[in-house]
Amino acid sequence: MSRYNPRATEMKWQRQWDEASIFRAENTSTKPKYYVLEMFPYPSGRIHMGHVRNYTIGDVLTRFYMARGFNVLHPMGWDAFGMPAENAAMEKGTHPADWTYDNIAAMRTQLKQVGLAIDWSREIATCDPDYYGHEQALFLDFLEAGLVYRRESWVNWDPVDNTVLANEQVIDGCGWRSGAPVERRKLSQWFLKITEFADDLLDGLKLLERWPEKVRLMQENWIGRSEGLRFTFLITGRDEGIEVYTTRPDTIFGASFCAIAADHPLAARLATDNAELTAFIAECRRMGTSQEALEKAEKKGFNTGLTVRHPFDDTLELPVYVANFVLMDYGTGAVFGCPAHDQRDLDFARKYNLRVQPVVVPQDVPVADFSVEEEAYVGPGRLAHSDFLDGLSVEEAKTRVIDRAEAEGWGKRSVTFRLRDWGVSRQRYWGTPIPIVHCESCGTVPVPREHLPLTLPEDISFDKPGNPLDHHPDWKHTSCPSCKKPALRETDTLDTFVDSSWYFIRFTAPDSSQPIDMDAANYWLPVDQYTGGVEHAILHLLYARFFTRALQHCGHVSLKEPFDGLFTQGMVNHMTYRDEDGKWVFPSLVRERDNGALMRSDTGAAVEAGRVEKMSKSKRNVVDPDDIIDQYGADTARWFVLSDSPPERDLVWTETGIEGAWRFTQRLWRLVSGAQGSLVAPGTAIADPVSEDSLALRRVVHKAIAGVTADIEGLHLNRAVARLYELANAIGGCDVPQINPAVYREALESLVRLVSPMMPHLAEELWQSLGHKTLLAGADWPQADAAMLVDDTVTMGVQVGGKLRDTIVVAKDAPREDVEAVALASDKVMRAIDGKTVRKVVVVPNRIVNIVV
RNA sequence: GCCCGCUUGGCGGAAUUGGUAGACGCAAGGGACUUAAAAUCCCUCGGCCUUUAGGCUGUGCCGGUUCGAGUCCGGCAGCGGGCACCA
Repeated sequence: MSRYNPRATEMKWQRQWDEASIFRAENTSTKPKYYVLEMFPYPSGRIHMGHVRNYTIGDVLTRFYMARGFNVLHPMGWDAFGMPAENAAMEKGTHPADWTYDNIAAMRTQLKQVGLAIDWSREIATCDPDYYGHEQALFLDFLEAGLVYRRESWVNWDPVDNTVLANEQVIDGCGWRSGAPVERRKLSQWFLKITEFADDLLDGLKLLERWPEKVRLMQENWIGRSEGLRFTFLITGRDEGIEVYTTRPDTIFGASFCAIAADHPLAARLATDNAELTAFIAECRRMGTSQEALEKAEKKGFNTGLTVRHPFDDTLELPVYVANFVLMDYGTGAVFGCPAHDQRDLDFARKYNLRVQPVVVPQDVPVADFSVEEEAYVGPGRLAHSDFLDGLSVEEAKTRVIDRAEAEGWGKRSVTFRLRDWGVSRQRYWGTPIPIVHCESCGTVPVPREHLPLTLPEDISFDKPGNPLDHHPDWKHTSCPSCKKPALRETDTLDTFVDSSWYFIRFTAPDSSQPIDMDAANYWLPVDQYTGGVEHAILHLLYARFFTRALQHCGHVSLKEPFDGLFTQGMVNHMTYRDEDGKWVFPSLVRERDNGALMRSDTGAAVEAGRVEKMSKSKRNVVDPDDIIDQYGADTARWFVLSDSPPERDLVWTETGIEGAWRFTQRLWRLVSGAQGSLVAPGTAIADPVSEDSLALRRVVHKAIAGVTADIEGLHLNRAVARLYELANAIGGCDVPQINPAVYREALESLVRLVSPMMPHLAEELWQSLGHKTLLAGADWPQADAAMLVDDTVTMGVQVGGKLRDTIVVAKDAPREDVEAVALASDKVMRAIDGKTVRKVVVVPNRIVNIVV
């Protein structure tokens, strides 16, 4: 028999699907909708196995829900702005746009070879002026709605490259490209008010039942809501105070110092005539970027000489320090330190010989016996040495202090979030230009909407350090839209996370003249199943949730949670190899010698296998999807990435694994296409009654249908694969002449249809070989016959004293007494009982019998 | 440091609400076919003992609940992930 030739076959069906526009989603339909989406790729140049896995998972769902009668939207686009394009421009001199569009073209071709059921008519690229022009309009909407503002904030500044660095570009305190020590600088930046929605984003998490618990928890921690007291310490001898925030107002009587951040305005004022303090503040600022690890451990402070008065005790004065561990961005930028009940404060107090007064004592310890030495006590207990709080629990004491502070007017109950507003300004070329003009007389003026899209200039140069938009000869020079006088454009561009915060909405109406077609958005959203890597658990997913709320606020959509179901898939890993020189070796170059040792196929040098790690270019443990598809075809690659490992866990790519998948591909081909001679015409009804063998086969088939269906719905794709192996084994093990031909056809057709979401090309080919004239991609999903799912008999285990001794076959739902009788009649069971008294017999219907002796 | 998750054969992994542990795949070993190889097919495959039959033991470790625990509870260890001077 001929072998299956994937290359020709796959191309043939891809063309047919394309010609039939079978994956095109309609914005109006009588069918229920289902929106499948995988996180869109950055066009880095070539797809990798992680992409293949990600998009195959989504593709299985797409084809499955299509077959189940849904109107399915499964689009693809490109997260096309970002730094790699600029890096390529600097290194190779290619224009970012050319580099990006070339990469998109290459990756589109590759993705098409995977045979994905994608509606390519909706393809978008975020670097397309049509897309980012609409994004600019949304930015202006947000501005009008008061969700955008501008303020100064600190950035990592590379003084050689004249550019702002992202945190990951700062390596050991130095710029990744220039190697120059990074400075902290204050720049005016645009912010989106995500904190406005902090409570709502937190509350919304509870309703996201189809999200992984882990991701919800990570977002919850990221938002970091806390409740506490905000109050002002009066500075002794001055007519001003220091506002502090605390979540432990109950420990107020244990306070022994007040600490303010290095960036606190008071610190700045005190530093004007204090060189030592100036030096200390400078040291704190360096800390953030440079010697983090070194300094992290040590709590340092600078005694300002000021003191503040304790709110409950006029006689008590607390010293005021500038401390390196207090953050200006959180709370009020100032705290009171209670060393006995906070480890950080304790370390600080020990260093500067400050009072350590325990005020919370564990329940079972006498107050007099309790002291704190090197470890702060943070557990529950009752209050002591605390005046009117003595004897109260921590919770009671918190409430009492806050109530009193509010009654006396010097403090307020306050909710604080760790979450900060989203800084979206980037000092780069390859991003969405921020549609703002800076005018000396009018201030910041929005670019009029009729001038959108505000496009990037094409004639730019990366010869000079810094932002090309900034030193472009004329781009930034314009006139003020308001007063018409000469003015300057904003030269910052938007964070690329903005681009990815609404692309899933644009997919619903990619050609709309408005940023969002509300009808289309409301029809398709929310995304029913969103799939991507867990590395986007916080930022991308939180920004998209915020963005959707902001769009709702501005009247663009009528929902606030964009993703109903979220699935985070695992990474694709591979064994690493090194040669004698310690150089990483590509797996495709590794060969096995006869004695089992590994060698390089090109040089013959010995190779040593290392750990299994995430596929990465730097370690060269990558397998190129193109090579795999060339050699085995897309179906085999798809099958392999779906088999064995549950999709949420890491997958280890192995050469033997892909070989196994390839063998199964061939086996299916032989099993189905080899049956042609013995088949009845398509659609032949199964005449009752059928033989025992035929009935048994039908039962297996229908159980497989039910099982695979449930597995795909539950995203247990590896289990679905295992069931399909079982079904193929069962069909292959049949004595074909003994099987009713219509039953055999049903078995083969079911197998082909169940396999089709995973191996769509092969399934299509086999469907045709079974005599069908229409595309399988448009066919219905098989229905399990409930009557075939129940057996007449069940096999039950029989335990004696909890140990399995025998299994018995009894009628399904047989009466308890009958089951007991059969169980007790078993030789093996009698031997195990061995004359002991039977105290009790537990019978769990259709499951197990346990005889207690 | 805090929070979360995981731990089942040589390997990846199955196992409804607690109910026959190891489905399915990979690897390994043996056999058939073949001049030979590839491909394919058949058999074995957690460990220990045993002639068959069978017995004992076994889901990271210790303990508990239960007629019955991979599954539930308490403690411990190891691995992985997230966050981190967040007051």
